[in-house]
Amino acid sequence: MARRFRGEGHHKVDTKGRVSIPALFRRVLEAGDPDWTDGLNPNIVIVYGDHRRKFLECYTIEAIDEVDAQIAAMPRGSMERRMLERLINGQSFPTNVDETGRLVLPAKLRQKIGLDNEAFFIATGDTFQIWKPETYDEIEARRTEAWLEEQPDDFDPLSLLHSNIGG
Amino acid sequence: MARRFRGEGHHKVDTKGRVSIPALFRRVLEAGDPDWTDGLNPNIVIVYGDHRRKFLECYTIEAIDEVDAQIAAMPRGSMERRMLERLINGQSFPTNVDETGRLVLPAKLRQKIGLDNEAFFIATGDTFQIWKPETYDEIEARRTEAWLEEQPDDFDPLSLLHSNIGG
DNA sequence: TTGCTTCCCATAAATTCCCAAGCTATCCCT
DNA sequence: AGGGATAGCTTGGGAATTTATGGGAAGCAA
Repeated sequence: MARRFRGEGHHKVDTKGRVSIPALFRRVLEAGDPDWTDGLNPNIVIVYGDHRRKFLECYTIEAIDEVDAQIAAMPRGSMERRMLERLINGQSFPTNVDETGRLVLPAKLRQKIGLDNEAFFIATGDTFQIWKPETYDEIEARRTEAWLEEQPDDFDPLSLLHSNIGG
Repeated sequence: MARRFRGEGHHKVDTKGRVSIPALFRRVLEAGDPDWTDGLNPNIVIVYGDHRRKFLECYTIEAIDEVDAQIAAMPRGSMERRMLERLINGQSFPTNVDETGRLVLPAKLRQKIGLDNEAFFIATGDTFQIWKPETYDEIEARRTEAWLEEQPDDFDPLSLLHSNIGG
């Protein structure tokens, strides 16, 4: 299994759309870019998807290559392939980390997810997502919270795995 | 079954967040890191979880890999998987033991569990936990209290001995 | 021109690296 | 068995780097 993103964090977004990437994520981006060598800035692909998607999903080169390969393996002309090409190939933006470890998000992308002066980063395995903090809180955290409320007070998330053992 | 953590202990936390790991735990961390060889510093993953969790849970690489694999095996998009990705991938921090056997806990993690100048370590099988000593005592005390509540009003602790005689 | 984008430079705070001292438990040799 | 030598554990301190963030000016494009 390739190196995985872990962790979360809030970072300032300046008027130019520049935002620091959590340092730990940078190490994974570097490791996931075949062209990267010490001193270079890793390349990355940001998938923004359709208008309903309220966050940006960031892929390492290796991760997006894998996705592309899977799409390429689908029957040409099938609806599924068409859609994926549209959403993954079309609605994405290749860029790279800059000298100081920042990402520059074009105005278009910032507007799409309503990003203004702060961004929330969260790891999701082999990608990480960028949210407007308020949106995240409203949509995701609320959902998580509601779900957690239903769990016992000393709930251990890992208990979910047990039911899956051997399954 | 992999080597298990055993025991407990208190250690100083300095202003930089550095804290010694109980020496016995280090042997387990080393054994549980596939990349480790003599002379290297073992990698580990600290899961801090949601805001209600008042301790840090430390995993060996092997242990966390196993968890990741199980999560990856769950249906994409299911609530359980989402939650686990959020709590395990998102709310965790990969790091490694340093040259002198210490862990460096970032300010964010220390604040989350209220850690100031001392930490309490306790083994929990294939992971170990780090607590602010007072919090641990309180929770344990409360648990004891809760248990006492269930006993008859005139409960005498010594009565416990009786049921144990000859046992 | 009016906005974006790119580059280059700057700085304060946080984090890592390097080195060290006081102890304790162990080992080895006489 | 005694005594010194060795090794590992815990805890500190200062210096060197890395991060996170901001600003100005040159380059482009509508």
